[in-house]
Amino acid sequence: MAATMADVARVARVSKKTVSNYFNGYRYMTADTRSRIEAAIVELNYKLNLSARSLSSGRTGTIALAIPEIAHPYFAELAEAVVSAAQRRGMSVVVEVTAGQHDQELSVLRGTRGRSVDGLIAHPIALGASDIDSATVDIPVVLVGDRVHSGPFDFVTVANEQGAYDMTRFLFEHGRRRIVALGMEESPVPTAAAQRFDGFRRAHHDAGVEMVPELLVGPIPWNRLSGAEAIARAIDAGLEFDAVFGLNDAIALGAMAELQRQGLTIPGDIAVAGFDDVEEAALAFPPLTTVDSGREWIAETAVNRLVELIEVGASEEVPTVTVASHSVKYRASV
Amino acid sequence: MAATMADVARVARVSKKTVSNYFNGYRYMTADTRSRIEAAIVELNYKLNLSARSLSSGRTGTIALAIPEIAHPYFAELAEAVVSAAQRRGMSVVVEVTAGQHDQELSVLRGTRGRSVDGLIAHPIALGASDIDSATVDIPVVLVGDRVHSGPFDFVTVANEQGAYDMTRFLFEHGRRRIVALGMEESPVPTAAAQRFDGFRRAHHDAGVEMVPELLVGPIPWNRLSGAEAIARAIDAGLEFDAVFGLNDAIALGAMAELQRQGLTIPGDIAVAGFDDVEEAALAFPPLTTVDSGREWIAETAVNRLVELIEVGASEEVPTVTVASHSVKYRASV
DNA sequence: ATGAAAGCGCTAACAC
DNA sequence: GTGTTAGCGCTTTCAT
Repeated sequence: MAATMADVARVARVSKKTVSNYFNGYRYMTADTRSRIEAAIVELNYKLNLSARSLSSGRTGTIALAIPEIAHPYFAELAEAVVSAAQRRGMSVVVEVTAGQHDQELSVLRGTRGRSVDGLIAHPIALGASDIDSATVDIPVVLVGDRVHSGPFDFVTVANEQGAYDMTRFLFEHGRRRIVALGMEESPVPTAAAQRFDGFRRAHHDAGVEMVPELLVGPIPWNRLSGAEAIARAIDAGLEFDAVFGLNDAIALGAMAELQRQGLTIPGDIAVAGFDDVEEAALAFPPLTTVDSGREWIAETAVNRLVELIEVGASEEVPTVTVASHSVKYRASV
Repeated sequence: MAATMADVARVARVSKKTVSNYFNGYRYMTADTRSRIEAAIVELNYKLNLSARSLSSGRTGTIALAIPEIAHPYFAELAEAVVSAAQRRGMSVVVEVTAGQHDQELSVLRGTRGRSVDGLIAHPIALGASDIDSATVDIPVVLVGDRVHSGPFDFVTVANEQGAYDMTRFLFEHGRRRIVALGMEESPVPTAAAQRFDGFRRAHHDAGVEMVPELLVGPIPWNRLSGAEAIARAIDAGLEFDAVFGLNDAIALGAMAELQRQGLTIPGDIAVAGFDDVEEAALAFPPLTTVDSGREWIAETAVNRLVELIEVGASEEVPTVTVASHSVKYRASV
């Protein structure tokens, strides 16, 4: 039978309350009391029963992270950052995989799934603004990701438009003028692809550079293979270009590999740039110039904000929308 | 104030016990009772309090997964598989990141960290057999990974030696004789690198093919960049070879990219093979021949075994050691 | 600075 | 099939 707090109290010759104080960081306690408690804990190999604590306190010390998948560099790195940030605040993270399914994302937001947790960080990709408006959940929620929703939740998002703008200008500054945009999408819905493409377009406009329609490639899946295939098609079609901007790193990496396969040098013949700064970008050859979209910062901000909401209780304030700071990571591919 | 089970019982005009039965899938219940309960649940927007259930039942419905990192293709895919398998069994997963640190891996095994969970799946990489022997934990544990330990825990492991053996033979069958082994390590400790190299060596022996010492490269970090660098050095050194066996996919992928950069064709000039079958292997160009090390199967087996241990209670039986089935995924790189 | 007692909301015997 | 009762192990007033 596992020891209970009452056992510890008995062995330490104090009351249960004092032992509870010990575990909750109560400051005023004689050194003697403290050490008797510690001795008792060791002697009995006592472990706090967190279910009981949760029942009693109404807190679980756990938050949920709902993402479409784990085995995708961006989400894996995001998850890692969230887990670290949560760990620093003394919280555990249960990971829920939604597979990007509308119904699963919705049920997570509705709290139908998942264990009892104190709060939720979700990265929806299939939910429309109306779904989010309609979602009612009884715990604090912070949304993370690409789209800006108008819903009732706090939001921490990527500077898609500005990041793409900065990168495009950066390419201009390096003398590039005919840039292939790989993975673009024109859509009224502010998807990441649409927002990034908006930035690309605005940079052209501001710099007075014409966009070449043939060089605008998309929509295509945002993975390495389609990046490689798309750039191969561009070459086959005899298009002339001096740079490739992959709207995420996977596309850029795939394109870069294909360009090299075809005997082109980077950045000698063609400059290549990506977006996200996944870990592999820095390890590629040549290291990929990309936009650091602030994954770490997003994770940390989302966790901090969530903990704040949990601690003060969901306030009536208008939800905050935070845009992560971003930066161009200049590496040898440009 | 959130509704409790007593409220539901009152509204449905039944006892608490009956409502509890409803939530626990008790089969014998009149349709009328059932529907009254369901109506009450909806009316009150009632949610089961999992903390209370845990306290009362001694079960949390959650397992912990302790891995060195999430943002690594292999672990990300493993984590995803574990989460899916657990989901299928109605369990949630809290992910603990140990950073491959000895003390963190130990504290996870000792239950010092982490929330209260029903069981633990851990993939230690820094722990020796003695650490594992000494670890005592009060919940069921299933260990997963590369090394075979003698500890008191169940183990689900990768067929490192046999997988490497099969792949090496496969390369022989395709006429390759001078195979670069990238990432090998000779070590008394049965690390993945050592085990895979053992298989490589045994295949040579069985086939009566001499191993060429210059072609045995390692230890090197198991990532893409070091794969690329290592094969570049081999070429610079003027070594002759007709195949490259990267002891994991990252190395193989890096090497493959570098070979192509240098103008070699794959598999025309050089065959390339990897190990692990991470998702990207199939998406590479050309698609990478690799050993499917059974990640999905490992995850599923570990979860099933853990749930079994949780349900029957840690039995006194000798811990089982299970080796995942593996297979050579034949793709265009050979 | 420490103690006593009353729940938190559920499950599990056992009765009916 | 359904109801009664007694905890599970903690936190939290309220005393002292």
